[in-house]
Amino acid sequence: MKRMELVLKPFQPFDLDLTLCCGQAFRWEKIGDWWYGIVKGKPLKVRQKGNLLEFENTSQKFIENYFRLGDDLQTILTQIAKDKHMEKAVKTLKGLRVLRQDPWECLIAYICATYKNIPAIKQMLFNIAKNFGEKTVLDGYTFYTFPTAEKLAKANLKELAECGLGYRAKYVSETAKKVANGEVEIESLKEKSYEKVRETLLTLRGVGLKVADCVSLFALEKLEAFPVDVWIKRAILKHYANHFEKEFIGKISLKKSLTKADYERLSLFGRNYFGVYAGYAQEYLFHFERTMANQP
DNA sequence: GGTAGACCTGGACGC
DNA sequence: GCGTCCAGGTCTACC
Repeated sequence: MKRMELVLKPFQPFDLDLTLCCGQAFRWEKIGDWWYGIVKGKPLKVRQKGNLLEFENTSQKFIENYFRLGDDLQTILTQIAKDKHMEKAVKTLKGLRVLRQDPWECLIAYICATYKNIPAIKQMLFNIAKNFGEKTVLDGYTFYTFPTAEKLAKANLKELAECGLGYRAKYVSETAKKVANGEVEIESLKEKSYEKVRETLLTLRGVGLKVADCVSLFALEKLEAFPVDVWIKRAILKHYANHFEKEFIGKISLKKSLTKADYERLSLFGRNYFGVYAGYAQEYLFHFERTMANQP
């Protein structure tokens, strides 16, 4: 297997560990200093040494595309660092990039992610791949491809539930059927507007505003999407409460889940405040809140 | 249009 | 060992 390398330019900040650890993708695994992943049915590995990216079993084109190395991160970070808090997050997490994931796998991953923590999400996706995907081997390690929509559409609910999906099994099944029969053409959504993408994704069962925004951002090129989850809500309550009236802040801080109107209000704030790269701002806020918020 | 409550399941935590 | 709580929300019934 041929090892290839890519030298990152000085104006091309990238942090592989941060990018793969920040919770946007669930099927990467670090073994030694290599990250192993399986994307679009092909296993690959990648590692970073300073400004050098080494990779095997894939092409430079794939690496540049998947890790969005073409994004002008310097400019993006300058644009989203609108305040002291974001300046700190940007400085701490510089190099974190939004991935360009496979839309189908991303959609199912985020349907599964509802009301679950990250280790449980990883376990569910592993089970789905193991039970319905194809086995493949790289460096002696076994990996499983993510099953196609056609394959999952044929699975019965019991088989899906046995993957640990619980009530999500029916959502995955119905979504797989709609994608498999062409009712929803997930790949072609990349060409549509953010509003149209959202509207289409929301027709799928198990897809609410948050899941639609995650898929829009992580797989469908909508960098303006600003998903609001519990971590973003916490970050807003702590650092951006002054952008809302007290009654609204009091209301959402008391309640566990957001109403659609509450969600839209917070998400719209993110898009208006951070601009066209609100999705990047969301990732920096999210990861900073999860990992750094309680540190001095 | 808004709200409350249910929802699978597994891990963390306190006792 | 057992009970309780919580987790990257969404759906449904009801008002």
